[in-house]
Amino acid sequence: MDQVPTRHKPAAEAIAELIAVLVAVTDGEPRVLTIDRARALPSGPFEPTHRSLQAGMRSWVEQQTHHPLGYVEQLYTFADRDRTAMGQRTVSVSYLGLTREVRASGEPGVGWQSWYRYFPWEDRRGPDTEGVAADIDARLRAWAEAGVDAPARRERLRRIGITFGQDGRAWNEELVLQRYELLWEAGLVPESPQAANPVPGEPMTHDHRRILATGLARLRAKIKYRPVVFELMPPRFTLLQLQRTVEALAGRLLHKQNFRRLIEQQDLVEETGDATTETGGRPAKLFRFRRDVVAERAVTGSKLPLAR
Amino acid sequence: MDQVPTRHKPAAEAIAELIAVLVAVTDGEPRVLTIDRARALPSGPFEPTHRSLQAGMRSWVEQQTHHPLGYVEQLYTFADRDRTAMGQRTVSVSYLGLTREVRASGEPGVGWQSWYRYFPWEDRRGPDTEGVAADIDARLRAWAEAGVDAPARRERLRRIGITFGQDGRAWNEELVLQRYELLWEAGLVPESPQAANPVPGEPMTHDHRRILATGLARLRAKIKYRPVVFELMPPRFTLLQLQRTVEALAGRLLHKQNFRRLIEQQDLVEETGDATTETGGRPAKLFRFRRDVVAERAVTGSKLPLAR
DNA sequence: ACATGAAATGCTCATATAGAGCATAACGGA
DNA sequence: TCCGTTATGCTCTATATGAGCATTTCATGT
Repeated sequence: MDQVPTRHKPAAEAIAELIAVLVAVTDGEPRVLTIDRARALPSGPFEPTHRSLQAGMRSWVEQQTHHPLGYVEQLYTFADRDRTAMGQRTVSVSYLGLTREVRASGEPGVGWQSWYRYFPWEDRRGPDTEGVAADIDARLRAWAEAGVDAPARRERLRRIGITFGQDGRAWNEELVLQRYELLWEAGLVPESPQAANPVPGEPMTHDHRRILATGLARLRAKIKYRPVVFELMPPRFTLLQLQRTVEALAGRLLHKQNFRRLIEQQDLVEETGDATTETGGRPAKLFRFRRDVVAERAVTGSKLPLAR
Repeated sequence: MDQVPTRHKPAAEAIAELIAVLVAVTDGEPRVLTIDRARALPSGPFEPTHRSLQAGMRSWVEQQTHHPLGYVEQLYTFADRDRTAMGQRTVSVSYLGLTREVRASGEPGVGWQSWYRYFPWEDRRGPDTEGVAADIDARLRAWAEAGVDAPARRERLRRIGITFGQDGRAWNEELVLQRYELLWEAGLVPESPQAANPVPGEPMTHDHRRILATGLARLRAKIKYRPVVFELMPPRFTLLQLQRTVEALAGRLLHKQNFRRLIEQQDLVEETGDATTETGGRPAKLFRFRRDVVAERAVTGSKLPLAR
């Protein structure tokens, strides 16, 4: 009767790998922790001694970089088709972690890199940054022109328009992965099969740049509805420092007064009572994050027109 | 120099398992597709023949339930500590899928179950449903009283208050997983180690009920910012039918007029021109989902005070 | 033909939120 | 003391959200 089993075949074996996207923001630059001289993300196999996937990931980061890590969440899991050892598949489980940068790891090949080193087109702060986009856009259009038929060409142009915010559409900073994938398909990144004359931006080992893109996308989306930025801040900070951090992550400039209003009305911070003159100009009040408030209300915007 | 390797130990082996949470809404009831006579979710090992994790999952669902599945997204990956064959770990990758229920699978043990069968306390539609909550609440409080010391007891009460919306706090339908975990810790579900006199709600094999809870939580959160409900709707539907579907998922009643306004202002639907009298009362216009619109704007609420 | 019950729709009002700027305050340094 | 710079306060407008009241339009029973 209930003989539909959960498994009926001899279980195939696989290798589970753990990969970490560790993020920090220092001097207004978003950074990612890398090994192998900026070519790879910390990673290693999931082993029987690991108590959990996350514990295993923490262990590898610790071992490879000696860097402490705080807030961590799971990112995505995928089976890399390119890495198929005979009969065995590699299943990669990636994690996103947020910390504050600690200098002096001393490990060879380990370091913090600006993530815009890998995705220059994702930095839209400053007015001149549109130049990068214009160049990429031109080359993407050339790729679109090369589509097999008219509908295919139209579809390509539509995707370019949406992901890169052309044709009157607004730039959406969350579409990091979609943009990377579009460039990959267009053969404009070195790791693409039909790569030729790639756009600026360094590649990474295996699919690590893709995983990094996934991490950025997740983080850019998350800062909008969860107070995770504070994981990247020192204990005390000014509102402008907080703003600069968000801007670094989002890759966009924010309206100062409205940003303050947003932060203050949410009651996420409280004044320490001190101020700092280190920022130049009028001294800025120092704030601290109110963890207690976050624990209280499980912040989730309703968005549904509830009855009663 | 760059000898920090991605892997330096002989890779440990693991078994990768795929699990599917398949959801449909029929007759105003949210349902989940089960095998093993409502005790388990469709699942099976990831095999070398599978082209990708998702493809493998689709293959298992097809094989075990013969049910077609449409929209699919990855849910979560975890290593079940309880299922450790010697030296081997099981890594489970779960997926959430949305479809419309198709009758007559004919497979023994396979069927659609209301998900409130497993989580009765999650259904807050209708005024009398508070009774279930009151009972659970009383027993949770008893558990809180049994805390080792005063701070522990206070902390337990605080968690109960937040997750179950007590003490003046609002009920947050997204906290499905937190509520389940709280009940688990309190020993109020059969699968808990120190289970005794569990609350209503059927358990499932292994950690499948936990995975189901993860799926519900994700779906309840997602319907608020992505138009995924339409994956559950027939090609043509009335606004009330749409509302009932959302209510089924959210487990809460919505304000009718405001719901319409919300849907209509978002331009996600268009009139078919027809109407139906089958609903009783004044005939309702029939609508269809505008997939084209969704493709156009990669809907993501801004929430950041952008400059310019 | 007419009264009723059940929905479907239309609209209004008060209260938040979000987008853009103008104006003022408070320091360090020229 | 004047200036450049950054911090803060406030205002105004446009939109979105929460709650209801009022009409319309069918099917049915009398």
